[in-house]
Amino acid sequence: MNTTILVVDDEQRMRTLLKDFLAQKDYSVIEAKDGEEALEIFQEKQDIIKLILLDVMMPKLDGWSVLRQIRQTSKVPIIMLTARGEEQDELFGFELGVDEYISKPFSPKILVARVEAILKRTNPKTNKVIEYGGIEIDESGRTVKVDGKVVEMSLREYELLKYMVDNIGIALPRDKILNNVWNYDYYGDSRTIDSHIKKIRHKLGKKGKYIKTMRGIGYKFEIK
Amino acid sequence: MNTTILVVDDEQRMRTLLKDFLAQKDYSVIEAKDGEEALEIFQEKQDIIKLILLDVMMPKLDGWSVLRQIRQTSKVPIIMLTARGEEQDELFGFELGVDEYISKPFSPKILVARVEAILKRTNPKTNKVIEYGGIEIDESGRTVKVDGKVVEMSLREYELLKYMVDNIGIALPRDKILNNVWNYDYYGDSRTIDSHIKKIRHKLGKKGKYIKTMRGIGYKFEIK
DNA sequence: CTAGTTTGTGAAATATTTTTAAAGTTTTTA
DNA sequence: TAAAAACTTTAAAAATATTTCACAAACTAG
Repeated sequence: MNTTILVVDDEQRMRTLLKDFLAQKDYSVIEAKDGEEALEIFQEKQDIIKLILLDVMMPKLDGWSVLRQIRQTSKVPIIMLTARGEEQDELFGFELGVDEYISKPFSPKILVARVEAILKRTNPKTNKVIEYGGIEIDESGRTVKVDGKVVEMSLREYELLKYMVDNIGIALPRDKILNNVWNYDYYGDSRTIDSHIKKIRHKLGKKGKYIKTMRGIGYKFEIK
Repeated sequence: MNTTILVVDDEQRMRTLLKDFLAQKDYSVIEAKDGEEALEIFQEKQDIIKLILLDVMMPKLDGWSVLRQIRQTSKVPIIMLTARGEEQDELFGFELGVDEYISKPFSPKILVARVEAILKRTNPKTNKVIEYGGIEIDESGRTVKVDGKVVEMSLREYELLKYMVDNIGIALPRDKILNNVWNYDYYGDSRTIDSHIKKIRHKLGKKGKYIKTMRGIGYKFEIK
């Protein structure tokens, strides 16, 4: 299946232009003619939309509002289409998670180049899988496999394991783990980490030994 | 140590401007006034340069040539500084691995925002290793290697060794060691240090002799 | 050279930390 | 809303680390 891009712009001409150029590179394009429609469509097709081209100036709901709403639930890459000379807005946008700006008028070739660059860096391979020593973590599916066999993990177990694997080779103090895997304001017994570690080790079977106990500190994930 | 950025531009004014803004965010800046100088400096300081801001239009060797040469040996992130209206060049640059374009004149705030965004996504983490005479201390992993072989150290042993190595060549009195490695309010026998020294020496094997006894004072770590 | 002082060493005594299992809680799900 | 699943807490057991001690060895000053 092709990569799908949502194009949001109030001008019919602009939408068609973008669609044509993207189609040449084999992208599927969905169009929305204003912010409201964009949100509706995104709601419905969140799973297949891999990137959004979003005009800033639109009737009903402008680009910034759409951006803000989408960012509450999704990290889909977004390229903003701006008129020249809107720099102060750019800064504002970066904080909200804009990936790129392209100012109108633009050359369609550049647009396509940037789209490809962004897709490349955000979707290195359709679904990212981390793998160390026979332990696979599929981020998009939130699943863990040990030697190819799926192992069920609860939320905390998954997040704790992933946090350790993301920081492979690094000794993680208990308080750091609490801050990163639990809410920063979690106020409870740090022994609770140990309980989860025990369960994860058990589920990993033999490979549970990759979780090293750092006595007096916390834990560390390490293949060896 | 701070993150170091190489700024390449032929205009003195521009270099100073960039330097000032980056310095505010605690980056160290190295300047180069043309492409040739840039390559020389990069050659020499490849290890510490974490990002390059590269002007396109320069005498002697322009930005594109510098980019191409650097890309043969390094993936360091590069931001190109272009004059407006050089769109066709942009396309060309993406293929060569340009990470970002910023067109002059730009708001310094945006520049800093982009620099931070790029560094964040390309340098997720770094781990520091101290090494003297075949003794390696990996701080992030809290591990010690002797001649490449991991040696298990307990908390106190690790911290005591690290304290001495951090103060290589300095004679450390017992009371200073207690204050720095033990809790400041430790109330116990200072002979405890001796016990740990003994164990560390033993674990370091032949290299245990790098821990010198300073009679009547304390201990000292020294390669010799 | 020798008495006095300081450091090295091994083992015992303490202390601390982690593991484990099981019992409460809370949250989610059907 | 009852049952199931997930999460947290607890407490005893196990593992490991730290401290102390007693004596031997090494060093230093006189």
